[in-house]
Amino acid sequence: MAVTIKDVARAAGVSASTVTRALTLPELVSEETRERVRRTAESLGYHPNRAARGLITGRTGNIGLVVPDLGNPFFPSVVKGVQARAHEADYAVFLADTDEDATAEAGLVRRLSKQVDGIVLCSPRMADGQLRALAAETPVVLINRRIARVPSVVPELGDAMRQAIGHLTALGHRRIGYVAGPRSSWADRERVRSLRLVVRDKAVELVEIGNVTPQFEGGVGAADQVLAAGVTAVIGYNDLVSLGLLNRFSARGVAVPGALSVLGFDDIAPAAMVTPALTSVALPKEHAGRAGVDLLLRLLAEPDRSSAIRRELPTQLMVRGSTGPAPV
Amino acid sequence: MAVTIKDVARAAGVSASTVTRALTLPELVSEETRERVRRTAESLGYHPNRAARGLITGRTGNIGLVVPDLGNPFFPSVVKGVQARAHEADYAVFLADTDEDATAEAGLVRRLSKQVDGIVLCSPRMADGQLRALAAETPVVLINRRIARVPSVVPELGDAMRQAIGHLTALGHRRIGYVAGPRSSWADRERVRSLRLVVRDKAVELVEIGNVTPQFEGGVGAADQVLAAGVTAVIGYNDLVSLGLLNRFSARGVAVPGALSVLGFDDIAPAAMVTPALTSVALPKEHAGRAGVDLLLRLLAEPDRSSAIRRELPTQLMVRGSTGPAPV
DNA sequence: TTGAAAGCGATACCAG
DNA sequence: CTGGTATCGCTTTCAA
Repeated sequence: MAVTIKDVARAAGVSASTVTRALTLPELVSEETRERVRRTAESLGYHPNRAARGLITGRTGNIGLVVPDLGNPFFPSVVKGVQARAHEADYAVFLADTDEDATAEAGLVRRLSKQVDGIVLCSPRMADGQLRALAAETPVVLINRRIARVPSVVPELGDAMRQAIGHLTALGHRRIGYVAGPRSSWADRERVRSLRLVVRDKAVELVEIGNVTPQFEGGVGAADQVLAAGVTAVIGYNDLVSLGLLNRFSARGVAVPGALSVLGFDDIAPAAMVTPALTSVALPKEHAGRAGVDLLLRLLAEPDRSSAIRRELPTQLMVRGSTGPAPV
Repeated sequence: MAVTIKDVARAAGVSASTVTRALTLPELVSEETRERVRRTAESLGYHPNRAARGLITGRTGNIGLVVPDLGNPFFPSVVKGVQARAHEADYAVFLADTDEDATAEAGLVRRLSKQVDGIVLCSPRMADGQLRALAAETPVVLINRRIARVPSVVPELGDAMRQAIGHLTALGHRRIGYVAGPRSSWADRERVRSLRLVVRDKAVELVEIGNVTPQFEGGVGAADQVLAAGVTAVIGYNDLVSLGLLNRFSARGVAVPGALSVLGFDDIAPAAMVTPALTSVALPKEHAGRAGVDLLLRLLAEPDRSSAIRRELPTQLMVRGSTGPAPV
């Protein structure tokens, strides 16, 4: 059996109450007993049972993290950020992967919510209404999704788009394709909106191409349509899609960036591994994870006036080999 | 406040004890009350507080999972497997990423161990002694590491090596390089051992090259040494290293597989995204995660006679574009 | 078949 | 500054 507070109390010749105080409210205890208690606790290898503590304090010291698919390198990065920040704050992390399944998501969240103080939802698939209902009963922070009155962390997408389009137009591209992601995803809707906005007052023609799954295969599948669209540059919904495009272009012998420039979003690790390397707009990942936890902690500290917290994190264009001057 | 067992008891007109029984030991309760209790519990949206339950039963319903680096796509796959299997068994998963830090690992594990029933340690960096000590006080399952008397899940590495070398020799390669991973890692020692064994009775010369970090950069950094070694094929410690090799070879204009064949281990997703795609021996990932949880559950069910459980999971060579006939 | 009471480990409150 | 006691939500004897 593990060593409990009673063991420490007995060994130190004090009551359990005093042990608690010595360990968590040092100023309420004489220096002498405090030190004695601490030493005995140390020597016995005592660590408070967090579950028991949570029972009475109402705080578990855990946070929940829900991600749609660890298979996309974007999410492990976010998880790392959440992990790191949570541990700094002495919180442990419950992880759940929903496998892109919006239905499972709700159930998982429900189950988690009992054992955590709050939940970080990463790119949730859930419907607006459900999400808002959930936020009403449990502290929730959204990553990569924005909903009125729910705290969230999102990238500065307008900026990201300006960088992307600015880069391509500077290279002379005037007819640019966009391979759209899942129609149901907030991120895709935002990207499209933002893209149209940025393109409006430039002499640029935007060609939107089908909706694909946000994966490598999605890009591979859309590549031929892109070629048929007669664009000189193409932007993928995310890096996975863009890597799929690159792969298929290479297979078809299309020169990148000679004949066609390719750009993605996220800046996941594989983007820098392929040849030519993929130019990508880096969206916050670890940073987003950390910020998400920060928001959650603040929310836990002052539940009332912080429900409207929203953070926009900066993005950064990473220029690599897959983009170049438009062919003449 | 959440709905507790008392709320259900009151609403159903029975005692708390009866509610517990109706829900967890149905045969001890008359069918009539059982149904009534269940219905009220349902309608009130009651879910037992697992922390409180754990306090008395000594079971938390949680398992811990420790991985060295979510940045390597290998580990998110394992995590997915653990997740999936754990949820099937109604367990929740605590995740910790140690950032390849062996010191942090021990601390993290200690903290976890208080709130979980057992721990799955993925490719632990920890020293043998520490690991065995840990296993003595907490149920532990090792993934990708083998230690006497500690349950573990490992790949059939001998087989993996035979497939790798068999493939390359069939293609005519006689002088093969191996770019070694971290000297401190069990996986690398095993790979080397296995490799030497397989090579012994073949007419193959093995050239071992430096120790590198198990990452893309490690491969990039070792590539020039590989070229200088005058081999016709090279095997990287893992796919990340091999992808680094490919990348640098491409930058130096070395034709793959024309001048040099490249092979890796793991079969992570990016291996199929690059051009030429990386030939790789697929090691169990999700499968390993699932198996790890299975072992842990068995260990929890019958602590005594299962301490020697060990599972070896099959591997599979994935032939892709990065390997071809040896140059003449 | 059911209820009352004890207790898991820790903390909060109230006396002293 | 310290100890005793109630309590968190639940399960498990022990009686009835």
